[in-house]
Amino acid sequence: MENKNIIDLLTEHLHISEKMAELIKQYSQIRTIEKGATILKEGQIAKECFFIIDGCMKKFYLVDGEEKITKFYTEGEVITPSSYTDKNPSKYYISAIEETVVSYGDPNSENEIYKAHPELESLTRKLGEILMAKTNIEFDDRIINNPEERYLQLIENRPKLLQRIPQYDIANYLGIRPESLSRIKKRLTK
Amino acid sequence: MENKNIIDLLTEHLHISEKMAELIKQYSQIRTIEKGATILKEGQIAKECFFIIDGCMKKFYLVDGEEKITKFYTEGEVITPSSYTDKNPSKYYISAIEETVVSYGDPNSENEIYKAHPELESLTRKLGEILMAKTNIEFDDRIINNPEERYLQLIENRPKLLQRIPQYDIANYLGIRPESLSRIKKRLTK
DNA sequence: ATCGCTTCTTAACCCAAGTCAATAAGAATG
DNA sequence: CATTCTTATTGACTTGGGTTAAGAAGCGAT
Repeated sequence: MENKNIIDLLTEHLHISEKMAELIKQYSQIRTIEKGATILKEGQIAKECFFIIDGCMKKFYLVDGEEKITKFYTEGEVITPSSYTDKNPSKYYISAIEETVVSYGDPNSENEIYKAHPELESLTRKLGEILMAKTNIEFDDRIINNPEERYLQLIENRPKLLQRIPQYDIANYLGIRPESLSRIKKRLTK
Repeated sequence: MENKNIIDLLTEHLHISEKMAELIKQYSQIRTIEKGATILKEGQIAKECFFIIDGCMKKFYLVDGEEKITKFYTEGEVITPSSYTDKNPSKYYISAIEETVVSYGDPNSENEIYKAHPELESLTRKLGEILMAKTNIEFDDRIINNPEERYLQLIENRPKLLQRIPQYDIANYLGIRPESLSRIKKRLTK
């Protein structure tokens, strides 16, 4: 399970010097979240932010007892809950779809690291901008395309996701019921 | 048309000291955008950001010749096109629904002002956070609620918008056709 | 293997939105 | 005030997703 590592994942997004790599390795705190575990609930204020090393998590709202999934997080993605930043109660949940290995940070350790090594700040800021741009594209996609189009894009852009995540979670993410996803797949085979 | 002013609009969001108010008044550049004018097109890189003093603008994508409106901006709202920040070609358009009075800024004047008065930076950062939180709520709303529910919320939260914006733009924003909005209204009168 | 549990598919029926077309109501122009 | 253009509504019909319920397939545990 621990064959993947932070540095490789980060270098997919941006260049990282030897020194930086050493720093990151030195400071990173790792832990494993078991399958199905919920790390943030509605009403709570997140005390940690996460970087996914291996596994998969989902962000969802609970409306009339129904999950509404708005995002999947996989290897190399960062989870910074809005409540971690603004200290207001969270409106959504975050839980693990698979057993997930994460590197995590809290405000205290963040401050400590940045004080000791201010050169890390520009790196995280850059990463933040890159991921923010990706998030915006995903949101726009949701508005512009219908479920069938979005399913086809998922096949294109994140084929691995379809293998590892149950159909009902995929359907939920697409904004439809599992039955409808079945019908879409049937339609597409023709 | 020029009876509204920046300071009053800003104080609706956050507290502004006398000194700050003077600074803002002194530096603000104002201009009027005529009804129907497009200030940002797909492929362009925005050279300015805007603060709406009076009027209304819309942000939309053009997909197969069809507009897809994702946001209305009205008095007191800030428009910071993503291309203004990241210098990548814009994927969307921004145009005026009504004749609109704006205060505007560009990177040069921004830098100049912040150099002269660094105390303004924390104010704009705070405003940015507040508006980002609002934007996220609007996006979530779009995912969680259906068109009828979103129309009812519009009546609740932005009643003035319905009076001043044509039905077909409202329908577009709700993600449906004008005919469907007509039917929703008819359904609701019962 | 078998039992139970979860996940996925299929079918029948309903309903909301899309489409197309016609009409009505307003606004702007001459 | 008549004409034209734009905007809003209505009706008939199609389409795609929701709902309910039933079965099929996959998988783990004993």
